[in-house]
Amino acid sequence: MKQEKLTIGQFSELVGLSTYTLRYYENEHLIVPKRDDNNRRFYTQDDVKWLGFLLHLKGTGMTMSEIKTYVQFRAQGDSTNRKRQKLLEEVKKRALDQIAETKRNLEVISHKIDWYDKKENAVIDEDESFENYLEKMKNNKGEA
Amino acid sequence: MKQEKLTIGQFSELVGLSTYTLRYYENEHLIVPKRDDNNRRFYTQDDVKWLGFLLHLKGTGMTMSEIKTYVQFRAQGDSTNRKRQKLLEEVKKRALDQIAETKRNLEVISHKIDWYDKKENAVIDEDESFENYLEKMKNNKGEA
DNA sequence: ACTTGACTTAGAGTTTACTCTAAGTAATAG
DNA sequence: CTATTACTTAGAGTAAACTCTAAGTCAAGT
Repeated sequence: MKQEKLTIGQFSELVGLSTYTLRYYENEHLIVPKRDDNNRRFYTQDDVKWLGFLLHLKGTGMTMSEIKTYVQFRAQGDSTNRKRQKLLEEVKKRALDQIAETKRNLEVISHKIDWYDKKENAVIDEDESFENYLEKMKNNKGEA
Repeated sequence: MKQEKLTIGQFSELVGLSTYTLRYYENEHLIVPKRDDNNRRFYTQDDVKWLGFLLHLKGTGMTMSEIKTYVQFRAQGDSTNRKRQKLLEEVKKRALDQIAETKRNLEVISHKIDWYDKKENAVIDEDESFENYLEKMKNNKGEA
């Protein structure tokens, strides 16, 4: 049931990007489909795979500009494998750092959520400031 | 050593936001410092605390607009505690979902990084496609 | 014939969150 | 006296990543 060639409309549906965006990406050389006899774009299974990967790249916070760099390396063949790997490693590191930071921020937010609960139920003193509460919680790490 | 009142310049230094940004935030009612006799802004320890928390909110992906909503609730006093809590819970959920998705994307990227390694060292066949390799890895989850 | 979907170039519009400039005023420190 | 720092309004500029419109062409399907 998998078709060899997809029109831009079909491909758009399949991958969840508008035709506008696909042409925009093409302008940016991120994905360049072949053309048929009437100059119409057609997308192949390779394009499906590549776009899937591209979305994974985007999903880790890689910018268009970085993806362009990756695409350029790709066009230069296997000799750029190390460069591509390095680029991905940087992106991975950045994403992990970003996750770690978000988690640190989430900890504070989570404590604030708890704090609202405790205020609600008068578990903590009416005058207890969140900052004070937060300090206590940080010191209590790992305990009951 | 902690000063009671900070000028916008001192506060800017302390919190790492430009004076432009601070005035912009003030315009948006995100943080509204008091004024001295000469109509100059001064920031107190409370402002320092609030901005710290605001940055935690930002750091979990909360938009300006959502923070505005939170600020409005805050201005209405304790009666809005539940609303604020709910808002934070939504933000938390979204952030955790976002982290989970990024991690899924990172898995693919990590496999690609490994794949470059193995290509480099001829551990996998020259003609092995990444998609194929990725499938294998996914099926091997949990195994050696 | 007509609708549909594709094509082109070129450029305008959108969103978020700043970032900066202009132009003029005012208080404080050296 | 002058440099620094702050104040105001109003609006322009920036960056990223789209998103859409205009205006006209073209080929295939019903």
